[in-house]
Amino acid sequence: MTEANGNPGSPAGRFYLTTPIYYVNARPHLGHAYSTIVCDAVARRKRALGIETWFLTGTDEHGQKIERSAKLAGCSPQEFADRIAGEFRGLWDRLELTYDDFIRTTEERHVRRVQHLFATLRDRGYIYKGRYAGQYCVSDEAYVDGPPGTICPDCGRVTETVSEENYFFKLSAFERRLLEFYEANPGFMGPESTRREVISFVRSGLRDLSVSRTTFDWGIPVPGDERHVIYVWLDALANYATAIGYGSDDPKDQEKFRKFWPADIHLIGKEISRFHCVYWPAFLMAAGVALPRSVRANGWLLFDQGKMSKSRGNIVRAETVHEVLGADALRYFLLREIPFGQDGNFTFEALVQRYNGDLANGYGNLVSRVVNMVHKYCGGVAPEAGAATPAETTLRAHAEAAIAVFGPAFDQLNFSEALKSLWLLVAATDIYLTANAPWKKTPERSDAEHAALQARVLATAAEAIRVITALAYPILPDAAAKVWRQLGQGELADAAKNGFLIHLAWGGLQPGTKFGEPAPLFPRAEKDAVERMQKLEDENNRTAVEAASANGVSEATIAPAAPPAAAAIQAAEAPVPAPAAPAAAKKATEPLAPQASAAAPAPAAVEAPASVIEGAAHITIDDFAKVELRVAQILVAERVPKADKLLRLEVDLGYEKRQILAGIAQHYEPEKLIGRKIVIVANLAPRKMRGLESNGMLLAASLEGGAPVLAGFLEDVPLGARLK
RNA sequence: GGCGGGGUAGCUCAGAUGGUUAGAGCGUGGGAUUCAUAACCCCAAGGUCGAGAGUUCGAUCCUCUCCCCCGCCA
Repeated sequence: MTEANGNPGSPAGRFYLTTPIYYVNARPHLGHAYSTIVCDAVARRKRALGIETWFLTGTDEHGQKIERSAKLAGCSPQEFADRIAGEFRGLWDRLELTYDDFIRTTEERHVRRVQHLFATLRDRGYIYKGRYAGQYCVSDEAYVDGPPGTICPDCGRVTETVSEENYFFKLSAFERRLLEFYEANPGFMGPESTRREVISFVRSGLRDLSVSRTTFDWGIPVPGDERHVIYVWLDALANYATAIGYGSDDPKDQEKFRKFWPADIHLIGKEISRFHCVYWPAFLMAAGVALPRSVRANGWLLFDQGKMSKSRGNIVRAETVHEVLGADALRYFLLREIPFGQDGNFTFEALVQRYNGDLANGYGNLVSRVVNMVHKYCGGVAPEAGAATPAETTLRAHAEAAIAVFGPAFDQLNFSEALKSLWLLVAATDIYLTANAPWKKTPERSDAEHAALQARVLATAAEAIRVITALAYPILPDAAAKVWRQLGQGELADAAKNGFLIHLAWGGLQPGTKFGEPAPLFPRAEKDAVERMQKLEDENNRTAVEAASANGVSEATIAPAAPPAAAAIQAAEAPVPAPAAPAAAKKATEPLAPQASAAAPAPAAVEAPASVIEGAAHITIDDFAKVELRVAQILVAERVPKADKLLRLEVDLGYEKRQILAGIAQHYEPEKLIGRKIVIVANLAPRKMRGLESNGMLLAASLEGGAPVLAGFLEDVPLGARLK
């Protein structure tokens, strides 16, 4: 079972790890790439350690949202899913990610096996038919507690009263067993914050879970009762098992399942911890299948737009970084900059800084100087080190420390620590070179002595580089392969297949080895790199807006006017849309909605004018046309608990009602606002504040001291009228 | 509202069962150097460790109160 130290690992020399399967409602972005890259790095290291590894990723393609998006795009749900799934797979291929299988939940193999799972759960008495009567949030496809008229706690929209026949899973039966399991397997979920949250969630009591829907068709039919489709989370979670053969009749599949199950790591985004740490284990317990060894949640990538940028989409695509700095740079940044499990800021500036500092000036330059010197002073052949002096002994000790520290840190997913320790060796090697200056012939040394020194120092430095490169390979596969050739070690990909990391130790570089030609690894990024990446994103956003309006692909990818401060995307999209999965469902549709902003400017309306003055930049009529200003009438206004500036408003646009939050509570009595007609920005990206989602922003003049005055009209205007 | 996490140098973060001058990397300033990708090496400046009170010989680290941020509460 899971080791107590939280170090996930299969005892059997086999390793199975998974990414979330990504919901095809939005195009892939850096957040998706993050989770997948982490898994790729882990998979590469495991293979290089001679461990038989299976790395699964894929896409989650069912659910009402896909059905709707497809309709908007004017195609079938399957065609729609095919297209987006193709984009995901294409991106992973361009990034050279080494997944072993890519599962799609619409594949026949998955559909049949999920039905098998459902039938198994039913046969074992854990699924029963019941009737749900209560509140339902149409937007989130989620059931909500409370009396009629209750606001959806997740999206803030008004719920509807429904009564529906459903199949239910006896989740309540697993409360105790889950808690015992967590207790017995402290390494099962991580990081610690996730673990605590999940446990406190289960302790607060589990109720049975509705696991079917009759309100839409785009899903896997319940076997024997095809009016129902299986709850998307049950469908999606099952992928981890179905992809390696669970539920198949084919003996080969069964063998594979026996071989790789249970999974060693389900890597997920932290927002879907509950589904992976509560529902999934419960489903498996109920089905009599072993539980995964660990679930590890990564944090979100936060994008700080900075105040200088004009409204721009806050999405960043992996392609952009790939194009300008290369895939290795992206991999290195994500794993080095962000302590795994925590949220991390992504900025082009930080990326370029890391790239130049660690990769170009650090590792790349070190390789360059040493390989060049070997060619210059040693005829391009690895020299014989000779007897070690204290300087060599010290460097060797650094290298051995790096080997000792890197592996365990990496295997516990502390990539940042692992890399930090490895770069200590880069620095130590630079210092060693400078101290021994093999390029400098001093008068007191004879020619022979000088040649011996050059041989000793360059052999030692090259050996240090060999160690660095071997360890860095899972994170910098492309650069490592180049260096491997420069060191005359042949093809690293082949070495990796042969488990070369198992035997990594100081002293592997054979004297006489012919070095390859020096070639730049990480050319220094010029100062325009940041602008180039920003420009690529801007261009992409522009086309995305156009494309989206034409084909209905998620509004999420459009990224309208970014909120003034930081915005976040979730790192790993939920495998799923979803009924009864409000949080994830919402996030899946709105991956770019600001989630976690340190500077969440609740009163965006109040702040906007100020920033316009500061910015003082001109915009074109096209820019203005992107902003959808409309007349709305306030239906409900109330204070948000614990927020002294924030009012929660429900406004009527004529064609729809929605909730917006405004930071005007200190200047307006909520009661006096009801019925008032105001102007709102109707197409602002949804933003969550104080747990409530704001779908727009009201306009107000900002007076000295920040007091707002709401915009209004002297004549009567119809609701929903657009301001142009 | 309940529970949990957090607020440490310009930036990203580390750390201390409470004890002389609180650390790293990056960035900045100065110096040195030329094998190397204007890189590498050396030195330096920068912090009332969120605010206040308490316990203590002594608190940034413990206690209490408060402020702010974040997450979970199906």
